[in-house]
Amino acid sequence: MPGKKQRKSNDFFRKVYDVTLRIPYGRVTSYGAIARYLGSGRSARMVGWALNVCHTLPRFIPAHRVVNRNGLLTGKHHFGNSTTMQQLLENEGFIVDNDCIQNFRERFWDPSEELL
DNA sequence: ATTCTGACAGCAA
DNA sequence: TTTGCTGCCAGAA
Repeated sequence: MPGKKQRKSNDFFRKVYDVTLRIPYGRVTSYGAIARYLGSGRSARMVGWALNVCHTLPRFIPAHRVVNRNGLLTGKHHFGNSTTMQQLLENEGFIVDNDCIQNFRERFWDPSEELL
């Protein structure tokens, strides 16, 4: 079995991507919410780290649907242009003002609830 | 091996 | 209320 270097971290990262991919169109969630859903309630920073390298993946990850707990686009700087994240969100019907998602609470999607 | 940093969040003052 | 420190864990230097 080749590629035996798999680690748990891979699993963690994969879960992050998996959850992110399940965020419904037009909804957003937070780093902390994902972390909690994964069982590591206080490793929100790792979620961000995972998303930071998600662009290296062959698969598209809707990372723009993940913001911090205030609905602030803290990761916008990690998209090609600083405006890319906001544009992607506005393209989904979000109203972004001053890097903050309006009606964040209504648009918030908690992976723990996962009631589609 | 050790130290620093990072797309956060919670809590203390 | 705002500010600042701490916890978390994986990578890079």
